[in-house]
Amino acid sequence: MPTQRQQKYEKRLSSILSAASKVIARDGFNGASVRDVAAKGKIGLSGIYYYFKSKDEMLYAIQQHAFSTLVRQLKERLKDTSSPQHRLKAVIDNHFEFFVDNVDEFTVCVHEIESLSGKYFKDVLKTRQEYFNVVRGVVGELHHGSKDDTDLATLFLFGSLNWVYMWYDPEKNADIKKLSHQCLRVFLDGINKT
Amino acid sequence: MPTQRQQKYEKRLSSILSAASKVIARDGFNGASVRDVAAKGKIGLSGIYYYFKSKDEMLYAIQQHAFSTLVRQLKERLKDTSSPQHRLKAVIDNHFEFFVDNVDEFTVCVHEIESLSGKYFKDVLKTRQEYFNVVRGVVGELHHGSKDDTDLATLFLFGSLNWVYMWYDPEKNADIKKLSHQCLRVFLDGINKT
Amino acid sequence: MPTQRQQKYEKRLSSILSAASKVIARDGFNGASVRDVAAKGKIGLSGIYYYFKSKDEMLYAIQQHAFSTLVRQLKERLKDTSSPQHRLKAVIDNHFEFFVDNVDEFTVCVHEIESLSGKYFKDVLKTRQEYFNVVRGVVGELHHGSKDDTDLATLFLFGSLNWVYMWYDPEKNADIKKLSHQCLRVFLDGINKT
Amino acid sequence: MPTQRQQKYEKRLSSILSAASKVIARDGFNGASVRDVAAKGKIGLSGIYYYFKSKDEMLYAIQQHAFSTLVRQLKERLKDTSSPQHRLKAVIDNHFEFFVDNVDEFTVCVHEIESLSGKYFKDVLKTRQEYFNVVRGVVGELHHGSKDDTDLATLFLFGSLNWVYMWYDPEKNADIKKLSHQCLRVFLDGINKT
DNA sequence: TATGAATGAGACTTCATTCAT
DNA sequence: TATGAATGAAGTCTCATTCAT
Repeated sequence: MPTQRQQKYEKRLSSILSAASKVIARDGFNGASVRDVAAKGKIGLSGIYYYFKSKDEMLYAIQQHAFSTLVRQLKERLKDTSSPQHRLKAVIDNHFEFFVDNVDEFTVCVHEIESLSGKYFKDVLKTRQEYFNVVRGVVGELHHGSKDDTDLATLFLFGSLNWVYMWYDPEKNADIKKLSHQCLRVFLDGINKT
Repeated sequence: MPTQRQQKYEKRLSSILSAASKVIARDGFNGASVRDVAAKGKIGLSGIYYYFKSKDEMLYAIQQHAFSTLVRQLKERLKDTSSPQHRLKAVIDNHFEFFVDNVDEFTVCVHEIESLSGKYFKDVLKTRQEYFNVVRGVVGELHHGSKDDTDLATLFLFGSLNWVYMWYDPEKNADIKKLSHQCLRVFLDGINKT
Repeated sequence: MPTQRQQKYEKRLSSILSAASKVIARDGFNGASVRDVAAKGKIGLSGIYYYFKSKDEMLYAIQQHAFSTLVRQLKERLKDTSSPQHRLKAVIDNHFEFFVDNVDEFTVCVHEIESLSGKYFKDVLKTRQEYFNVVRGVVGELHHGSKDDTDLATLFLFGSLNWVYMWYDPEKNADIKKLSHQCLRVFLDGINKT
Repeated sequence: MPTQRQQKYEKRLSSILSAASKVIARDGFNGASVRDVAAKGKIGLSGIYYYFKSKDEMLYAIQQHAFSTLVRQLKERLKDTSSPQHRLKAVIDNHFEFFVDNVDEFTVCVHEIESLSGKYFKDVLKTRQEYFNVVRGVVGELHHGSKDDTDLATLFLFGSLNWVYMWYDPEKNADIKKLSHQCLRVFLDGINKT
């Protein structure tokens, strides 16, 4: 049972993380200043350092949280889905829905993967690899071909899924389901006319 | 006929651009310092400013040159290709081959699109849009569906093509033709069995 | 008769002072952070401020306590000693023994004299001067020469005595009595052969 | 033959070092800010970093230069002096004269020995040890006793010599020769009457 | 054509200290 | 008696850029 103090702490921390995601998504990790994050998070510059040891640790927290959520939710979805096609649909839906619900965190995850280093990088890498493996498993259920070819197919899928943050426009692409659906169509059947 | 002086100038300039691409690809635009570029390009720090008005202009030069080349070469390839399938193959081959031959420039183009602003950004944007339109045209020749759906299919294709810089490993993916071929397969026929 | 509460207070206070001495001796007064002291003293950062108004006051407490002890113990020793040579021996023994028993406090006293200012500095200065005067008196009993020369001799003696914290090695100089004895020899008879 | 540019560079550098010595002697290494040094040296804050990689390197430059000078000048003096007593006098004169001519550098050397670390510390240590060995040699010519006892006598001498920065008053101790002479008296013959 | 010297702005981070609890 | 949370000031250092040469 979390104390009131702990609850307040968690709230503040996640509000800072949210501010950080917004600023980093907009300016890039190197372009974002801790000052800006602090301002957006309504906390003093030095107050940030009560919650994080360093700017790097902040980025780490954002990425690790996002990727964990992504993989956890995907596993949940796959649990009750058996048809390979529906399983691929689950992968795509899950990815795009996470994106739409967490545009900033998603952007930070995709665009700032290499901004981490050392232990932070390795830690996140592990989670990312877990995510990759789950998705690759689903692709493998559908895809004929060598192990290498399936790997490639999975990477192409990830490209399509991740690149979304570069062009997505909430007004133009309001219907996220349509977006998911089209992606599924392309990867299931290709774009060749009949 | 370029004078000897002009030739020397061009050589130096492109050697600096090459150094800049390398450094920016590695450290990101914000993370790369003009000092590092100067060192890598074997020129004094202030020497850089004889060739470029600013760091931004340097990035602009890299991107504009790369995208122009990309689109020019694609048009060249498409000129003599009429089958829609072969035309899509030309798109994919062209993109991946440019990537392999210019890993650093490619990386800078894909990863630092938003690092430019103002006139520089708009200028590059125009070239990028030209490239997009050509590719979209090719996709449209193959793809059934609404205009919006074809746009989406094109964006998914670009995702797969651009994302390559994140995972490409010259040893593991030595055979670039295989890579192109697999991509074509996925986008033509999908990954669904049978 | 001190209450239990008072006793507990005193204990905690002196434990903090001991931690502070250790940290300040190691890192210097400016280099030592209150945070480090708190950690070493097993108390929360803000807990420190229940016992001290400021970091300066902490340093003051260490120095004042050390110098008072030094002078008090010296006076005690001199009370029953009348031969000038034995009195000088008492001075040297007292100084070195205090050092060995309180390496950190001693180091802080010698190295951070100038880190205090204002009232704190003046207060400690008074005690230091008292100590100096007592020692100068003993030197004067032995030393021929003008008042100025005796002052100088005393300062040279203090140099030898204080400098010990820079080179003392508990393993190499285990026999503190030998150390005292040699110092006495040098200052009584010099190092000239015959 | 140094170019004009080199000469100007050297001049500026040594003017900065002089400013740094002054500020560090006054405030301690940790207490001195690079800003203060820059102001005193009439250069912009960031200009300092054209001459030094770091604050540490600045301290290193001061210490290494001072100790090298000290040992070089001592060797020079000893070259033409053969009587052990005169050689000790040379040691003391040399040390005190260097002090009077370079109060700030001397203070920084004595008080901030431990402020260096790593390679910088080791480098200076080597020079300090060379100095110690030369002095120890001179003491050994005069002193009866075991190797350890001679070491101790040398350390006591260094204490007296180094401590001078704590009490020296240019007005009160105007006659530096007298100061040297008294020190020699004490260490040659001791302070015992008769 | 290129460099050495310098700068002002701003980066991340740590500090001593406070205050409500 | 002690702590968790926060702050403003200040610290060291790096940056893109300039200008005389």
